Amino acid sequence: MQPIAAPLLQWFDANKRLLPFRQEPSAYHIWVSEIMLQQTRVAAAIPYYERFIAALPDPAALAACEPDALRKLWQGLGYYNRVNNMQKAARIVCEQYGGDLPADYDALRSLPGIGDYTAGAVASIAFGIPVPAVDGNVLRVFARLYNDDADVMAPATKKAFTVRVLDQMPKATPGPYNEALMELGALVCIPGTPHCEECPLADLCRGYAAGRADQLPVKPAPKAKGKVPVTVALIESEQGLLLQRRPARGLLAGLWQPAAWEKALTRDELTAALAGIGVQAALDEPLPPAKHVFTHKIWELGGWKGTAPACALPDGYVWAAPEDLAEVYPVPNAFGAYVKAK
DNA sequence: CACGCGTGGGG
DNA sequence: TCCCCAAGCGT
Repeated sequence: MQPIAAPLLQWFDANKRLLPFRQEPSAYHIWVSEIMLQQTRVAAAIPYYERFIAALPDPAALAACEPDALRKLWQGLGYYNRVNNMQKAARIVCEQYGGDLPADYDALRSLPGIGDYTAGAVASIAFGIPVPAVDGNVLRVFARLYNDDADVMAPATKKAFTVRVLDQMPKATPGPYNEALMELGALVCIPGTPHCEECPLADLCRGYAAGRADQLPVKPAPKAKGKVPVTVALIESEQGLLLQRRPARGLLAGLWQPAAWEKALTRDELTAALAGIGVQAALDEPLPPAKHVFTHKIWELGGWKGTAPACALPDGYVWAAPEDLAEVYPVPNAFGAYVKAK
């Protein structure tokens, strides 16, 4: 394979987007943006990034943030464990590195939530350290460039591609090189039907030469998602909406939701379940059926809307007034059919 | 290595 | 409408 760096970097200079985290690319800014961008589109992450940096401008502020306030900043972005890990990492940064991210790949890689990709991105983009940052974009670009049919989801393939990425890297400008590969993947070498006619690497691309760039990269067939019934009780008292906190681990960990059970309950069973937490509810109106598709399962939501007298609640339950629902309690968008918490 | 873990936009 | 996903990480 001929060197790709020169045409790639020239294209990047002329075509890179002016993204907020490229304005003042401190290590903290790059870190926050890279965590947000994991499995997330740039357009979706930008407003979250702006708000997050304004509220928590440095690792010390992140380390000290109250958990519910932190999750509220992340509400709607998904993969909530990312922000929990980021706070753990911020505390380590404050305790062990004086409040600044370490300019060292292995030290970055050891922090919670920072894997091979993010360590490489922060090290190369923020610190100019010549290490690769291989994400889904880079895997797609290289699968096409080398006309390689290997399953890009397999860890072994990622390792082999990482060697090629490092071989091609101009050691003086690792950050722009890594960013340029990702930007090319995001703008030109896109999934499905790539824009090969405007690609700066088309002359070198073996997949293009073979006329099969649109068939790459190869990924395994997706697995079927299981369907899970969820019965929701949307209960209002004069003190607000009944919310419960989800378990600290697993799906939507630690977030708040209207009282709900991951099984199909009849109206009478739901009334009894609510009585079990001290809530004497009148269930007046069925909720419209709704569906929420996660990466690995599908919630089939239903239930009842009703009212109840305000009462004392067990730990992990609250009556949430409208302003607290909007500003205090992070509620996942999985319940968006019934609750608007933004 | 395989799986759990969110969400909203585009074809 | 449905299906594809998008700058991955932890276990």
